[in-house]
Amino acid sequence: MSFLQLPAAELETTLAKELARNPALELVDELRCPGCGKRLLQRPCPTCAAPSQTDHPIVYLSPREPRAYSPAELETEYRDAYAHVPLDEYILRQIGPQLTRAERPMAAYILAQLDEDGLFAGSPAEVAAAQRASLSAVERVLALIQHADPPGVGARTPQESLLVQLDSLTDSIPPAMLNLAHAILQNHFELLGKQDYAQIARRLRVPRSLVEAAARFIQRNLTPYPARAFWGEGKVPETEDASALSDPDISISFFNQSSGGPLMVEVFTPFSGWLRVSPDFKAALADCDEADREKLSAAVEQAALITKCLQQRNHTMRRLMQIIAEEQRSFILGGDRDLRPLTRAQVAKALAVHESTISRAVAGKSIALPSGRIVPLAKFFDRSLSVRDRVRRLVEHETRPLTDDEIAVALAREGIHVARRTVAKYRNMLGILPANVRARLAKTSRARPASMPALTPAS
DNA sequence: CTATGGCACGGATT
DNA sequence: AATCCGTGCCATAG
Repeated sequence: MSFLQLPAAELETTLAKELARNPALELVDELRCPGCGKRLLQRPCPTCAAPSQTDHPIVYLSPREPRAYSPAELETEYRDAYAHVPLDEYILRQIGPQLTRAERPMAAYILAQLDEDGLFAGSPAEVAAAQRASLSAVERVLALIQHADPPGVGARTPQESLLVQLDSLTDSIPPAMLNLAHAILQNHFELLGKQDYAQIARRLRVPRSLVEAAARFIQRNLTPYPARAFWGEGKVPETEDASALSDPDISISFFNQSSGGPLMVEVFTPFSGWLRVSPDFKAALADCDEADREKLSAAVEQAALITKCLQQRNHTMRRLMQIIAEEQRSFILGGDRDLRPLTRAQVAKALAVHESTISRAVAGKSIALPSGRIVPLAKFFDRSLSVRDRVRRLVEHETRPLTDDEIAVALAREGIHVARRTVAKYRNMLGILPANVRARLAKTSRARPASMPALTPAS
């Protein structure tokens, strides 16, 4: 009965359906700002009216209009635009320019045979025969496909796919890790599947912890089913990326683009107008057949309920964002490290509503920050985000690999007291390897140890 | 002996 | 009521 838990996109379809079905429901499109002509759901117009002298954020409702996207958003926007395109077509668009006229049907033929995971079940020889092309030509096309966007797509086996994906990461991971992961995937794939790390370690003559680190890396960053990560529907339901791809439900920007000023929060609503019970319909109710009256008044009742629910949703969302924008201003302007611990319960208390109300309001929503980043609204309630960010920074700036204990001590100096065990958990979440492994990696990837200055100061 | 990960417990949060 | 989170204890690798 309540619309609160629905993100704007779903609310839009729900309301559109109701609007079509119920004649008593009417969409009024008449509120426009006399100053700027912008459509408004609420006065005063936040763009034209002077902001209050305080720093308080201005929260208002805004119709979902096409937004101007910052460069940072363009990439996700691109993904989104193509999200509904079938995989084969998506790939064909990328490699199309590099294909000759003769290669085009070959590519289409191959792409049609990709299974739902993005793997290619057929053999190049078979394709060559069917297309009356040379084997080398087929392989050239296949290679092009394999280097197209969902990395690893078009590989014949999960193993091959993983190797291709690994290659695409060459520049962003330490060479030692790259080599190790490559060796494991190439030569010990079955053992990896069985998680027999000890055996792999023995054969490669590498410490077991390193093998485990590499296995974790593979598990975290590569997928045997390349198409799923990008196209799988519902299989990866609640990742941060999933919500980041869609349009936000809320946007925070600077009032009048003047950075440093008050914040402007827009809660998007599906329509540029407002819903009400049609007065004409109500008038018609007065003089109509007795038989129809029952049905018509039911429709009116239903329509009234919907407008009420919608108002309630808007009201709650605005009050919620008011609190968040005030409380987390520094996080909105700064970065992860500035997030203050804030619980749904606190907000519920401040707004005098039930906790579950806040949970519903936050669930599934995403928000665009002034920086252009789109993040889940739930991020404002992440208790440990700022601490994790500090851990990341500490490791990034370390001169020698810090152990979890040392990190814990360093954090304590910043006034954050967490147990060593907790640091380990955060480190894992961040995908940072243990200190001893980092030390090893640094050592083995160093070309010549001699070129390295002594880094342990005599004490 | 030290550093780290797994398990599980209790308290907070949803 | 179910889930999440920080933490202590213990086993294990190096």
